[in-house]
Amino acid sequence: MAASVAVEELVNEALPQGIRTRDRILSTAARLFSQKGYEHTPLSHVAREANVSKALILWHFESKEDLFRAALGRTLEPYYIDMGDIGSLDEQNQIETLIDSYFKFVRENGYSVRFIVDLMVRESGPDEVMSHVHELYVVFRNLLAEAIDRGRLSGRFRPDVEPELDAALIVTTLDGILMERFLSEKGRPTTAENLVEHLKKTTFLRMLAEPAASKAGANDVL
Amino acid sequence: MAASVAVEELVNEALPQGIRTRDRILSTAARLFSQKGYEHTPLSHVAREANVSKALILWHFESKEDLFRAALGRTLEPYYIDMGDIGSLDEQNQIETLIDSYFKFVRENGYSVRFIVDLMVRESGPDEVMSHVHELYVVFRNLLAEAIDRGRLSGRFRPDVEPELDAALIVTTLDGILMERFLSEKGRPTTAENLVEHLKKTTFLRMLAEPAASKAGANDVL
DNA sequence: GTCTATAGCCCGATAGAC
DNA sequence: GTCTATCGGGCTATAGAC
Repeated sequence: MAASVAVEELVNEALPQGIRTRDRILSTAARLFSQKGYEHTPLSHVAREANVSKALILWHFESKEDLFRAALGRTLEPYYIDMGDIGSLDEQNQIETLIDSYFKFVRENGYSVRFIVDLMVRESGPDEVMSHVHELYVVFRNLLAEAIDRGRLSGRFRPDVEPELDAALIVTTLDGILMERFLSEKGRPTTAENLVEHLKKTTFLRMLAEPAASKAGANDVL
Repeated sequence: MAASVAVEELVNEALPQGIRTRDRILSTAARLFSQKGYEHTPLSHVAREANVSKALILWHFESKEDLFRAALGRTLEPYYIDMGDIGSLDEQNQIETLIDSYFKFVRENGYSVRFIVDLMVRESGPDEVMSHVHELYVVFRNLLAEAIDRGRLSGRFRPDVEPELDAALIVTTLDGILMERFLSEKGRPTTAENLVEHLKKTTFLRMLAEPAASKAGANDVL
């Protein structure tokens, strides 16, 4: 689950003209579909923004839907989880790192995340894409669950944490925070950040084991 | 914020033909828009399902968008919060009741909830409707926050709970559970229920004050 | 590979008879 | 109020020149 994308951007000048044009069409389509949705993005619009004719698009791609699937593939390219050297952290920091990287990803990929959520809600995405998204979801949840379980076994977390359920609830809350961004008024910029911090705080308030020799009420104060 | 809908269904046979037809168009449109979305529901389809001609729809409603707004109004009718005699419960039960009623509502209004979420994600809903939804959201969050604050003041909850933030986080998690229903595989029927129960359990595990005379580690066991 | 031109379809909306 | 018939526009997709 380490970094595995990138590359490819730097070798463009070595590619034949046809491929470059195809590529420009693809990224233009990905951007426009993400911004305005499939229905509201006629081929003529993609053609204009990519500086090609409609007909050329349909020479490269069999149909508008074919272009759509190809663009979706491109949209999903950055969806990987970069965990770097997570192993060197204690369990609490592992979990915080996971939460932060989820949130960072959502923040930095607003358009395509909105695109994917739209497809989920309408159940209209190609199966391959939806199962890709679902797989990422499961991988992330399992990373969380494993970190929680390690914390439980090492005694840093309470013995009654339930790794699977707790991980699922954290992911679900993160999804809710993601949705919050779609509902909130425009004038409230940082609510999502506040919620993420509060999620972390309350999660550990509940999961961390009490210091062995503590007295009752030891954490009554903030 | 009490019950105020119903009625109206039983008096249909007393209405003139034109109104009944208009009504049939409206409910048919509401159903189809919810199921397949605005773009994928041509007037011809609504006409066929409602057993009228396209032209008749456009005699009753100025345009397709006008029909859409009217149908949205109908969709939103059941969106109210029925809190009945919540005052007679203790704070924990008040919160559980609020959570349950939120979840019960989304479970029973799948189509229209999906419809509204779709509009939110695409930011394409009429402003009036979106602000109506937002208002309900705020009302619900405030009910939660007030219950939490009462629990804090009465000493049943820990003194360091943060009513606004905790309420916002609970609502957000409920939104995430709602989204979960759109992503989950078909074969996993009750995950949402499990998550709601786990949300309640962990929320109170964290918010409830320890019994005054407890010793350290009193809740180490399940 | 890339273009212009256009065929062919579907949709929302209008006209007008009943 | 309800219908049939049709218009005008925008869209995907194809044909064919370069």
